[in-house]
Amino acid sequence: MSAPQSDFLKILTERGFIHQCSDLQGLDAKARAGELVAYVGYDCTAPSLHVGHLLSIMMLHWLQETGGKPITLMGGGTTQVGDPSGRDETRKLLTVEQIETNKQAIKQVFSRFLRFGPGGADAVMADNAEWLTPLNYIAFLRDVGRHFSVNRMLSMDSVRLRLEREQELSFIEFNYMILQAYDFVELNRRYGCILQMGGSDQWGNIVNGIDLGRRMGTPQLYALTCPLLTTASGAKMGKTAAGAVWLNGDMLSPYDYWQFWRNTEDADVGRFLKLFTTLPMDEIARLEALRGSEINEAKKRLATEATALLHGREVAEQAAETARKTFEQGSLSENLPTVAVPTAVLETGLGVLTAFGPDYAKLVPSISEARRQVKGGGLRVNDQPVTDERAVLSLKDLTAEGVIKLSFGRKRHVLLRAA
RNA sequence: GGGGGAAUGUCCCGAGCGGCAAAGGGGGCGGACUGUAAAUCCGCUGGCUUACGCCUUCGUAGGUUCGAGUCCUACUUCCCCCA
Repeated sequence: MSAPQSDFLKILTERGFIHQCSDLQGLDAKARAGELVAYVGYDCTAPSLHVGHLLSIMMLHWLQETGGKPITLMGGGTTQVGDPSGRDETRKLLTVEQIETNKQAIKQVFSRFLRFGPGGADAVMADNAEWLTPLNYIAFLRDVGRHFSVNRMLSMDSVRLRLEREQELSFIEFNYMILQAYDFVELNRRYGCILQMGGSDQWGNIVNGIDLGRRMGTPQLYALTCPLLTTASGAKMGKTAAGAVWLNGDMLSPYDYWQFWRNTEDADVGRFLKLFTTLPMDEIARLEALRGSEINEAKKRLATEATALLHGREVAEQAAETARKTFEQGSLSENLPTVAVPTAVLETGLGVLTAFGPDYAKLVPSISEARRQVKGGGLRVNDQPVTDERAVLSLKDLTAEGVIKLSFGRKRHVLLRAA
């Protein structure tokens, strides 16, 4: 297969976004011929997207950069049904209210990566609740359902795996692929969208959309998937101590987001720079070639660039500076997460365990956990290890800056400030 | 409809002759080593308490017992076989 000619596919290829494509040459021709309209669908199962979704968002970003029109499709309708792809068990059905709340919370993040507006090349936000909710069951069965063969549906991975493992697959989930296929057709009719992108687990669903389009008379549609995101050591990516790596700032602070990227494994740095930053390829090649401890420079660059895309340049620089002071100088940074403690409490004396626990710094989830961590040497106050679990913090523990620095492990720090 | 099996520490898998805060993994967290990396080694992994200790946990609800994850009864859910 010859190398793609269109800017869009050239970039995606050299940056490692492409896992599978239904017809790379055909799509390449379309991309060169004129404005390419493509969409990615996002379920509203959580109140924020996470790093796993970032890959597909970046694909939309590059699409717009190269003159195409991106559509972000909110799954306001499909989330009510539940996608069985890649899941062992039926997910709990969310209430319509929860879905709506999640949808609103998720929406905001896209504007960081895409320009929305009424113009031709502006990005569009759609919501499949708009056309799925009013569907009439009988009419839908006759218009759309008749194009689906149950024999073939049973052979789709999402269904087959459940059946093979003898795990329950409810009828409602069985319908998911039909709805997603219909979305593709609907978006083609409304916006002339001819390409659906997504994670590799979406391949089956996307291809169904292409087939349905052919039967229902749309122009040729295309599928393009990106690889599943894992770290070089094989772990599924996107977890920190605190849980998932959320994109919404109120669920994961920009500082923690920066830290997440800073802690990338050596072997992943080059790959992640290509996928999650917009740095030019020759710059990435230079960074990626760094060896030994020099690769830390590349990791900092990765962290700052990735954070800048999501939270803005200024916030990213600030996170970088906070990290530099904390880790490289070992000095205090005012920008570490801060918790206010009433002065009266410090006058009386605050037990260390309590200070680290859920009532104050929230570095550990319980007093018992704090106790265990003292035994294991994991807690420090003003950089001094806590050895006595009965120790008490008071006003004289305040540093010159007027704070008490609490640390859990090497990496997590919180400042207590008298208030 | 009939017969059989299963649900364990709310991250997962999984042992458990009536004395169990409950074996063992995985995962996670902490420590050492490093470069805020990987690999490796060590420790921890229900809540509360300065401490003796107290409290809450084995699908749900009752019962037997000094004492129940372990025995009995009913219920719920899932699986298998027969119809």
